[in-house]
Amino acid sequence: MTSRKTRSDGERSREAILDAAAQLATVEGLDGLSLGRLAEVSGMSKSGVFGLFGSKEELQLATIDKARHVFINEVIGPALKALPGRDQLLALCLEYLDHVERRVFPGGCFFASVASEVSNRPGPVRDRVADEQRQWTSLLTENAKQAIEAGELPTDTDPEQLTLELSTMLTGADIAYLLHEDPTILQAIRATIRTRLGL
Amino acid sequence: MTSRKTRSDGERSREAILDAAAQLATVEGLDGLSLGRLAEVSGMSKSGVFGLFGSKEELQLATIDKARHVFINEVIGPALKALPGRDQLLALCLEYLDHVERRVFPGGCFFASVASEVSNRPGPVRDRVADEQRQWTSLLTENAKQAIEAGELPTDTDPEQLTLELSTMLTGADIAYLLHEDPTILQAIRATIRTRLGL
DNA sequence: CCTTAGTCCGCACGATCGTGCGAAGTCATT
DNA sequence: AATGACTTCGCACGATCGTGCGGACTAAGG
Repeated sequence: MTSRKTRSDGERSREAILDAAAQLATVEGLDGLSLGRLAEVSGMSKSGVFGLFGSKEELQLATIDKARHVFINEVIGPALKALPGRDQLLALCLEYLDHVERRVFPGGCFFASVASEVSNRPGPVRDRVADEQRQWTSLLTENAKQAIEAGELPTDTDPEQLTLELSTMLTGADIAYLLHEDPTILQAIRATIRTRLGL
Repeated sequence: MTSRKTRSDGERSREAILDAAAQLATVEGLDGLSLGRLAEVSGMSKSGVFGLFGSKEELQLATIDKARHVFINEVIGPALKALPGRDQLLALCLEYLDHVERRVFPGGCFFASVASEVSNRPGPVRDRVADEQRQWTSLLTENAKQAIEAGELPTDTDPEQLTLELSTMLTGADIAYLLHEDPTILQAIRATIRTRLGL
Protein backbone atom coordinates (compact mmCIF):
# COMPACT_ATOMS: atom_id res chain seq x y z
CA MET A 1 0.00 0.00 0.00
CA THR A 2 2.89 2.29 0.63
CA SER A 3 4.14 1.49 -2.83
CA ARG A 4 2.32 0.94 -6.08
CA LYS A 5 4.65 -0.58 -8.57
CA THR A 6 2.57 -0.43 -11.66
CA ARG A 7 4.14 -0.73 -15.05
CA SER A 8 3.92 2.86 -16.16
CA ASP A 9 5.32 4.04 -12.87
CA GLY A 10 8.74 3.49 -14.32
CA GLU A 11 8.27 6.21 -16.88
CA ARG A 12 6.76 8.52 -14.32
CA SER A 13 9.67 8.01 -11.93
CA ARG A 14 12.12 8.53 -14.76
CA GLU A 15 10.51 11.82 -15.63
CA ALA A 16 10.47 13.01 -12.05
CA ILE A 17 14.11 12.11 -11.59
CA LEU A 18 15.10 13.78 -14.84
CA ASP A 19 13.31 16.93 -13.77
CA ALA A 20 15.46 17.08 -10.69
CA ALA A 21 18.52 16.01 -12.65
CA ALA A 22 18.25 18.81 -15.17
CA GLN A 23 18.00 21.32 -12.35
CA LEU A 24 20.82 19.80 -10.35
CA ALA A 25 23.16 19.48 -13.30
CA THR A 26 23.25 23.24 -13.79
CA VAL A 27 24.51 23.63 -10.25
CA GLU A 28 26.66 20.58 -9.59
CA GLY A 29 27.59 19.85 -13.17
CA LEU A 30 26.79 16.81 -15.26
CA ASP A 31 29.58 14.91 -13.57
CA GLY A 32 28.69 16.11 -10.11
CA LEU A 33 25.23 14.66 -10.68
CA SER A 34 25.31 11.82 -8.20
CA LEU A 35 22.97 8.88 -7.97
CA GLY A 36 22.81 9.24 -4.21
CA ARG A 37 21.79 12.87 -4.33
CA LEU A 38 19.22 12.19 -6.99
CA ALA A 39 17.82 9.37 -4.89
CA GLU A 40 17.51 11.70 -1.92
CA VAL A 41 15.52 14.42 -3.67
CA SER A 42 13.33 11.96 -5.53
CA GLY A 43 12.59 9.83 -2.50
CA MET A 44 13.84 6.65 -4.10
CA SER A 45 16.69 4.35 -3.24
CA LYS A 46 20.05 4.71 -4.91
CA SER A 47 19.81 1.38 -6.65
CA GLY A 48 16.28 2.20 -7.72
CA VAL A 49 17.48 5.29 -9.52
CA PHE A 50 20.43 3.46 -10.95
CA GLY A 51 18.26 0.64 -12.26
CA LEU A 52 16.11 3.07 -14.18
CA PHE A 53 19.05 4.24 -16.24
CA GLY A 54 21.56 1.43 -16.24
CA SER A 55 24.63 3.61 -16.03
CA LYS A 56 25.64 7.10 -15.14
CA GLU A 57 26.35 7.99 -18.74
CA GLU A 58 22.83 6.98 -19.71
CA LEU A 59 21.55 9.21 -16.94
CA GLN A 60 23.59 12.09 -18.29
CA LEU A 61 22.34 11.59 -21.82
CA ALA A 62 18.75 11.38 -20.63
CA THR A 63 19.27 14.52 -18.58
CA ILE A 64 20.53 16.38 -21.63
CA ASP A 65 17.46 15.26 -23.51
CA LYS A 66 15.23 16.46 -20.73
CA ALA A 67 16.97 19.83 -20.69
CA ARG A 68 16.48 20.04 -24.43
CA HIS A 69 12.73 19.68 -24.01
CA VAL A 70 12.66 22.31 -21.32
CA PHE A 71 14.67 24.64 -23.52
CA ILE A 72 12.29 24.10 -26.42
CA ASN A 73 9.27 24.76 -24.23
CA GLU A 74 10.64 27.81 -22.45
CA VAL A 75 12.71 29.51 -25.13
CA ILE A 76 12.13 28.30 -28.65
CA GLY A 77 8.39 27.76 -28.35
CA PRO A 78 7.54 31.29 -27.26
CA ALA A 79 9.93 32.77 -29.80
CA LEU A 80 8.34 30.90 -32.67
CA LYS A 81 5.23 32.99 -32.21
CA ALA A 82 7.13 35.86 -33.81
CA LEU A 83 7.30 36.04 -37.58
CA PRO A 84 10.33 34.34 -39.13
CA GLY A 85 13.13 36.72 -40.03
CA ARG A 86 14.42 39.55 -37.94
CA ASP A 87 11.54 39.50 -35.48
CA GLN A 88 11.99 35.84 -34.67
CA LEU A 89 15.75 36.23 -34.48
CA LEU A 90 15.31 38.94 -31.90
CA ALA A 91 12.65 36.96 -30.08
CA LEU A 92 14.95 33.95 -29.80
CA CYS A 93 17.68 36.07 -28.26
CA LEU A 94 15.34 37.82 -25.86
CA GLU A 95 13.61 34.61 -24.80
CA TYR A 96 17.00 33.07 -24.17
CA LEU A 97 18.02 35.93 -21.90
CA ASP A 98 14.63 35.84 -20.21
CA HIS A 99 14.84 32.17 -19.40
CA VAL A 100 18.23 32.80 -17.82
CA GLU A 101 16.89 35.64 -15.70
CA ARG A 102 13.74 33.72 -14.89
CA ARG A 103 15.95 30.92 -13.54
CA VAL A 104 14.26 28.20 -15.51
CA PHE A 105 17.39 26.33 -14.49
CA PRO A 106 18.96 27.45 -11.22
CA GLY A 107 22.36 27.55 -12.88
CA GLY A 108 21.29 29.59 -15.89
CA CYS A 109 21.40 28.16 -19.39
CA PHE A 110 21.76 24.40 -19.11
CA PHE A 111 23.90 24.03 -22.18
CA ALA A 112 26.26 26.87 -21.38
CA SER A 113 26.60 25.54 -17.87
CA VAL A 114 27.45 22.10 -19.14
CA ALA A 115 29.47 22.98 -22.22
CA SER A 116 32.68 24.00 -20.51
CA GLU A 117 32.53 20.88 -18.40
CA VAL A 118 32.22 18.34 -21.19
CA SER A 119 34.15 20.10 -23.92
CA ASN A 120 37.40 18.54 -22.76
CA ARG A 121 36.17 14.97 -22.43
CA PRO A 122 35.42 13.25 -25.72
CA GLY A 123 32.50 10.85 -25.74
CA PRO A 124 28.80 10.57 -26.41
CA VAL A 125 27.91 13.12 -23.75
CA ARG A 126 30.05 15.80 -25.27
CA ASP A 127 28.79 14.97 -28.75
CA ARG A 128 25.20 15.32 -27.63
CA VAL A 129 25.81 18.73 -26.11
CA ALA A 130 27.64 19.88 -29.23
CA ASP A 131 24.77 18.69 -31.42
CA GLU A 132 22.26 20.55 -29.33
CA GLN A 133 24.33 23.70 -29.67
CA ARG A 134 24.49 23.26 -33.42
CA GLN A 135 20.72 22.96 -33.68
CA TRP A 136 20.31 26.16 -31.73
CA THR A 137 22.74 28.15 -33.84
CA SER A 138 21.32 26.84 -37.10
CA LEU A 139 17.91 28.03 -36.00
CA LEU A 140 19.41 31.46 -35.52
CA THR A 141 21.16 31.30 -38.89
CA GLU A 142 17.98 30.35 -40.69
CA ASN A 143 16.20 33.39 -39.35
CA ALA A 144 19.16 35.58 -40.18
CA LYS A 145 19.05 34.40 -43.78
CA GLN A 146 15.35 35.10 -44.05
CA ALA A 147 15.84 38.51 -42.53
CA ILE A 148 18.47 39.34 -45.13
CA GLU A 149 16.33 38.08 -47.97
CA ALA A 150 13.41 40.12 -46.71
CA GLY A 151 15.58 43.22 -46.62
CA GLU A 152 15.31 43.54 -42.84
CA LEU A 153 19.08 43.39 -42.57
CA PRO A 154 21.80 44.78 -44.86
CA THR A 155 22.35 42.57 -47.88
CA ASP A 156 26.07 42.28 -47.22
CA THR A 157 25.43 40.66 -43.83
CA ASP A 158 26.98 37.23 -43.35
CA PRO A 159 24.30 35.17 -41.58
CA GLU A 160 26.80 32.73 -40.07
CA GLN A 161 28.91 35.54 -38.73
CA LEU A 162 25.89 37.30 -37.28
CA THR A 163 24.76 34.07 -35.65
CA LEU A 164 28.14 33.52 -34.09
CA GLU A 165 28.20 37.08 -32.85
CA LEU A 166 24.80 36.71 -31.24
CA SER A 167 25.23 33.23 -29.80
CA THR A 168 28.60 33.98 -28.21
CA MET A 169 27.18 37.12 -26.65
CA LEU A 170 24.24 35.16 -25.28
CA THR A 171 26.28 32.47 -23.56
CA GLY A 172 28.84 35.05 -22.46
CA ALA A 173 26.06 37.14 -20.95
CA ASP A 174 24.63 34.10 -19.19
CA ILE A 175 27.94 33.37 -17.53
CA ALA A 176 28.69 36.97 -16.60
CA TYR A 177 25.19 37.44 -15.19
CA LEU A 178 25.44 34.36 -13.00
CA LEU A 179 28.91 35.16 -11.76
CA HIS A 180 28.11 38.72 -10.74
CA GLU A 181 24.40 38.34 -10.08
CA ASP A 182 23.92 41.58 -11.93
CA PRO A 183 20.72 41.88 -13.99
CA THR A 184 21.95 45.06 -15.67
CA ILE A 185 24.28 42.84 -17.66
CA LEU A 186 21.29 41.20 -19.29
CA GLN A 187 19.70 44.57 -19.90
CA ALA A 188 22.82 45.89 -21.59
CA ILE A 189 23.10 42.82 -23.80
CA ARG A 190 19.46 43.14 -24.79
CA ALA A 191 20.14 46.71 -25.88
CA THR A 192 23.26 45.70 -27.76
CA ILE A 193 21.41 42.99 -29.66
CA ARG A 194 18.59 45.32 -30.60
CA THR A 195 21.11 47.81 -31.91
CA ARG A 196 22.95 45.12 -33.79
CA LEU A 197 19.74 44.12 -35.52
CA GLY A 198 19.01 47.72 -36.43
CA LEU A 199 16.13 48.26 -34.02
CA MET B 1 69.55 11.25 -0.47
CA THR B 2 66.39 10.41 -2.30
CA SER B 3 64.80 13.42 -0.72
CA ARG B 4 66.14 16.85 0.05
CA LYS B 5 63.84 18.63 2.39
CA THR B 6 65.38 22.03 2.52
CA ARG B 7 63.40 25.02 3.62
CA SER B 8 62.78 26.69 0.29
CA ASP B 9 61.75 23.42 -1.25
CA GLY B 10 58.29 24.04 0.09
CA GLU B 11 57.81 27.03 -2.13
CA ARG B 12 59.26 25.23 -5.10
CA SER B 13 56.95 22.26 -4.61
CA ARG B 14 54.03 24.58 -4.18
CA GLU B 15 54.81 26.26 -7.45
CA ALA B 16 55.20 22.97 -9.28
CA ILE B 17 51.94 21.68 -7.90
CA LEU B 18 50.12 24.89 -8.74
CA ASP B 19 51.42 24.70 -12.28
CA ALA B 20 49.81 21.32 -12.66
CA ALA B 21 46.73 22.43 -10.74
CA ALA B 22 46.03 25.37 -13.02
CA GLN B 23 46.25 23.09 -16.03
CA LEU B 24 44.14 20.36 -14.47
CA ALA B 25 41.46 22.71 -13.21
CA THR B 26 40.55 23.75 -16.74
CA VAL B 27 39.85 20.13 -17.58
CA GLU B 28 38.47 18.58 -14.40
CA GLY B 29 37.13 21.76 -12.87
CA LEU B 30 38.16 23.46 -9.64
CA ASP B 31 36.13 21.00 -7.68
CA GLY B 32 37.32 18.01 -9.64
CA LEU B 33 40.84 19.01 -8.70
CA SER B 34 41.73 16.14 -6.40
CA LEU B 35 44.61 15.91 -3.98
CA GLY B 36 45.31 12.38 -5.09
CA ARG B 37 45.56 13.24 -8.75
CA LEU B 38 47.73 16.24 -8.00
CA ALA B 39 49.98 14.03 -5.91
CA GLU B 40 50.33 11.59 -8.78
CA VAL B 41 51.42 14.08 -11.40
CA SER B 42 53.70 15.96 -9.03
CA GLY B 43 55.34 12.82 -7.66
CA MET B 44 54.48 13.64 -4.07
CA SER B 45 52.33 11.87 -1.54
CA LYS B 46 48.74 12.88 -1.03
CA SER B 47 49.35 14.10 2.50
CA GLY B 48 52.41 15.95 1.31
CA VAL B 49 50.35 17.94 -1.14
CA PHE B 50 47.64 18.45 1.42
CA GLY B 51 50.07 19.72 4.03
CA LEU B 52 51.37 22.34 1.65
CA PHE B 53 47.97 23.98 1.42
CA GLY B 54 46.08 23.05 4.55
CA SER B 55 42.72 22.58 2.91
CA LYS B 56 41.20 22.06 -0.46
CA GLU B 57 39.76 25.54 -0.52
CA GLU B 58 43.21 27.02 0.05
CA LEU B 59 44.44 24.94 -2.85
CA GLN B 60 41.69 26.29 -5.04
CA LEU B 61 42.41 29.87 -4.09
CA ALA B 62 46.12 29.39 -4.71
CA THR B 63 45.33 27.80 -8.06
CA ILE B 64 43.25 30.79 -9.07
CA ASP B 65 46.13 33.04 -8.11
CA LYS B 66 48.50 30.98 -10.19
CA ALA B 67 46.17 31.13 -13.16
CA ARG B 68 45.98 34.88 -12.74
CA HIS B 69 49.73 35.16 -13.08
CA VAL B 70 49.73 32.97 -16.16
CA PHE B 71 46.96 35.07 -17.66
CA ILE B 72 48.90 38.26 -16.98
CA ASN B 73 52.04 36.84 -18.54
CA GLU B 74 50.42 35.33 -21.59
CA VAL B 75 47.64 37.77 -22.38
CA ILE B 76 47.85 41.10 -20.64
CA GLY B 77 51.63 41.47 -20.79
CA PRO B 78 51.92 41.14 -24.55
CA ALA B 79 48.89 43.34 -25.11
CA LEU B 80 50.35 46.16 -23.01
CA LYS B 81 52.99 46.64 -25.65
CA ALA B 82 50.33 48.25 -27.80
CA LEU B 83 49.52 51.90 -27.23
CA PRO B 84 46.66 52.54 -24.79
CA GLY B 85 43.34 53.22 -26.46
CA ARG B 86 41.87 51.41 -29.38
CA ASP B 87 45.07 49.59 -30.26
CA GLN B 88 45.50 48.13 -26.80
CA LEU B 89 41.83 47.28 -26.60
CA LEU B 90 42.12 45.28 -29.80
CA ALA B 91 45.39 43.74 -28.66
CA LEU B 92 43.82 42.54 -25.41
CA CYS B 93 41.01 40.85 -27.30
CA LEU B 94 43.32 39.25 -29.85
CA GLU B 95 45.80 38.07 -27.25
CA TYR B 96 42.95 36.55 -25.32
CA LEU B 97 41.76 34.61 -28.33
CA ASP B 98 45.34 33.63 -29.13
CA HIS B 99 45.99 32.21 -25.70
CA VAL B 100 42.85 30.13 -26.06
CA GLU B 101 43.92 28.79 -29.44
CA ARG B 102 47.50 28.31 -28.24
CA ARG B 103 46.12 26.15 -25.43
CA VAL B 104 47.97 27.96 -22.70
CA PHE B 105 45.50 26.07 -20.57
CA PRO B 106 44.30 22.77 -22.00
CA GLY B 107 40.71 23.71 -21.22
CA GLY B 108 40.85 27.16 -22.83
CA CYS B 109 40.44 30.28 -20.73
CA PHE B 110 40.89 29.36 -17.10
CA PHE B 111 38.39 31.85 -15.80
CA ALA B 112 35.69 31.07 -18.31
CA SER B 113 36.20 27.39 -17.62
CA VAL B 114 35.84 27.91 -13.91
CA ALA B 115 33.21 30.64 -13.85
CA SER B 116 30.19 28.51 -14.62
CA GLU B 117 31.31 25.99 -12.04
CA VAL B 118 31.65 28.36 -9.11
CA SER B 119 28.98 30.90 -9.96
CA ASN B 120 26.34 28.89 -8.12
CA ARG B 121 28.28 28.25 -4.94
CA PRO B 122 28.81 31.32 -2.77
CA GLY B 123 32.09 31.55 -0.92
CA PRO B 124 35.63 32.87 -1.16
CA VAL B 125 36.43 30.88 -4.28
CA ARG B 126 33.58 32.34 -6.24
CA ASP B 127 34.39 35.84 -4.96
CA ARG B 128 37.97 35.51 -6.11
CA VAL B 129 36.95 34.45 -9.60
CA ALA B 130 34.45 37.29 -9.81
CA ASP B 131 37.09 39.78 -8.70
CA GLU B 132 39.50 38.56 -11.33
CA GLN B 133 36.81 38.96 -13.96
CA ARG B 134 36.12 42.50 -12.79
CA GLN B 135 39.76 43.45 -13.08
CA TRP B 136 39.87 42.13 -16.61
CA THR B 137 36.79 44.01 -17.74
CA SER B 138 37.87 47.24 -16.09
CA LEU B 139 41.11 47.02 -18.01
CA LEU B 140 39.06 46.81 -21.18
CA THR B 141 36.85 49.70 -20.08
CA GLU B 142 39.81 51.92 -19.34
CA ASN B 143 41.14 51.44 -22.83
CA ALA B 144 37.72 52.00 -24.30
CA LYS B 145 37.45 55.32 -22.49
CA GLN B 146 40.84 56.44 -23.73
CA ALA B 147 39.94 55.41 -27.24
CA ILE B 148 36.81 57.51 -27.11
CA GLU B 149 38.66 60.49 -25.71
CA ALA B 150 41.28 60.18 -28.40
CA GLY B 151 38.60 60.14 -31.06
CA GLU B 152 39.40 56.59 -32.13
CA LEU B 153 35.83 55.55 -31.41
CA PRO B 154 32.55 57.44 -31.87
CA THR B 155 31.98 59.92 -29.07
CA ASP B 156 28.55 58.50 -28.30
CA THR B 157 30.04 55.09 -27.47
CA ASP B 158 29.30 53.79 -24.00
CA PRO B 159 32.59 52.29 -22.77
CA GLU B 160 30.91 49.93 -20.30
CA GLN B 161 28.54 48.68 -22.92
CA LEU B 162 31.35 48.14 -25.41
CA THR B 163 33.35 46.29 -22.78
CA LEU B 164 30.44 44.02 -21.99
CA GLU B 165 29.88 43.37 -25.66
CA LEU B 166 33.51 42.43 -26.19
CA SER B 167 34.02 40.39 -23.02
CA THR B 168 30.88 38.32 -23.48
CA MET B 169 31.88 37.59 -27.06
CA LEU B 170 35.33 36.53 -25.92
CA THR B 171 34.19 34.05 -23.30
CA GLY B 172 31.40 32.89 -25.58
CA ALA B 173 33.91 32.30 -28.36
CA ASP B 174 36.19 30.40 -25.99
CA ILE B 175 33.41 28.02 -25.05
CA ALA B 176 32.14 27.53 -28.59
CA TYR B 177 35.64 26.94 -29.89
CA LEU B 178 36.38 24.29 -27.27
CA LEU B 179 33.08 22.53 -27.72
CA HIS B 180 33.31 22.27 -31.49
CA GLU B 181 37.08 22.30 -31.87
CA ASP B 182 36.59 24.70 -34.73
CA PRO B 183 39.28 27.38 -35.16
CA THR B 184 37.19 29.25 -37.71
CA ILE B 185 35.04 30.37 -34.79
CA LEU B 186 37.99 32.27 -33.38
CA GLN B 187 38.76 33.71 -36.79
CA ALA B 188 35.20 34.93 -37.23
CA ILE B 189 35.18 36.54 -33.81
CA ARG B 190 38.46 38.27 -34.52
CA ALA B 191 36.92 39.74 -37.65
CA THR B 192 33.79 40.78 -35.79
CA ILE B 193 35.80 42.56 -33.12
CA ARG B 194 37.91 44.40 -35.66
CA THR B 195 34.77 45.56 -37.41
CA ARG B 196 33.20 46.60 -34.15
CA LEU B 197 36.24 48.76 -33.37
CA GLY B 198 36.07 50.32 -36.80
CA LEU B 199 39.15 48.66 -38.24
C1' DC C 1 -3.88 -19.58 -11.34
C1' DC C 2 0.61 -19.27 -12.89
C1' DT C 3 4.11 -17.17 -15.30
C1' DT C 4 6.50 -13.28 -16.84
C1' DA C 5 8.06 -8.61 -17.07
C1' DG C 6 8.86 -4.65 -14.67
C1' DT C 7 9.71 -1.57 -10.38
C1' DC C 8 12.01 -0.76 -6.50
C1' DC C 9 14.68 -1.85 -2.31
C1' DG C 10 18.47 -3.51 0.96
C1' DC C 11 22.95 -4.52 1.09
C1' DA C 12 27.62 -4.85 -0.08
C1' DC C 13 31.77 -4.22 -3.10
C1' DG C 14 35.99 -1.57 -4.31
C1' DA C 15 37.53 2.93 -5.37
C1' DT C 16 38.36 7.60 -4.39
C1' DC C 17 37.58 11.60 -1.90
C1' DG C 18 39.30 15.30 1.94
C1' DT C 19 41.42 15.28 6.23
C1' DG C 20 44.26 14.26 10.42
C1' DC C 21 48.27 12.26 13.01
C1' DG C 22 52.79 10.85 14.03
C1' DA C 23 57.37 10.13 12.51
C1' DA C 24 61.48 10.84 9.84
C1' DG C 25 64.38 13.69 7.68
C1' DT C 26 66.77 18.50 6.62
C1' DC C 27 67.91 23.13 7.27
C1' DA C 28 68.95 27.47 9.99
C1' DT C 29 69.81 29.35 14.42
C1' DT C 30 71.68 29.18 18.81
C1' DA D 1 75.73 20.05 19.65
C1' DA D 2 71.16 21.07 20.61
C1' DT D 3 66.86 23.22 19.32
C1' DG D 4 63.11 24.45 16.52
C1' DA D 5 60.92 25.26 12.11
C1' DC D 6 59.66 23.01 8.04
C1' DT D 7 58.91 19.39 4.43
C1' DT D 8 57.40 15.13 3.27
C1' DC D 9 55.80 10.53 4.13
C1' DG D 10 52.93 6.36 5.53
C1' DC D 11 48.80 5.16 7.31
C1' DA D 12 44.13 5.33 8.59
C1' DC D 13 39.47 7.50 9.26
C1' DG D 14 34.70 8.21 7.62
C1' DA D 15 32.13 9.63 3.73
C1' DT D 16 30.54 9.22 -0.83
C1' DC D 17 30.92 7.57 -5.30
C1' DG D 18 29.16 4.10 -9.33
C1' DT D 19 27.86 -0.48 -9.76
C1' DG D 20 26.04 -5.24 -9.09
C1' DC D 21 23.06 -8.93 -6.99
C1' DG D 22 19.11 -11.01 -5.00
C1' DG D 23 14.61 -10.51 -3.47
C1' DA D 24 9.85 -8.57 -2.56
C1' DC D 25 6.15 -6.78 -4.70
C1' DT D 26 2.71 -5.50 -8.54
C1' DA D 27 0.38 -5.63 -12.93
C1' DA D 28 -0.48 -7.99 -17.28
C1' DG D 29 -1.05 -12.25 -20.37
C1' DG D 30 -1.60 -17.12 -20.87
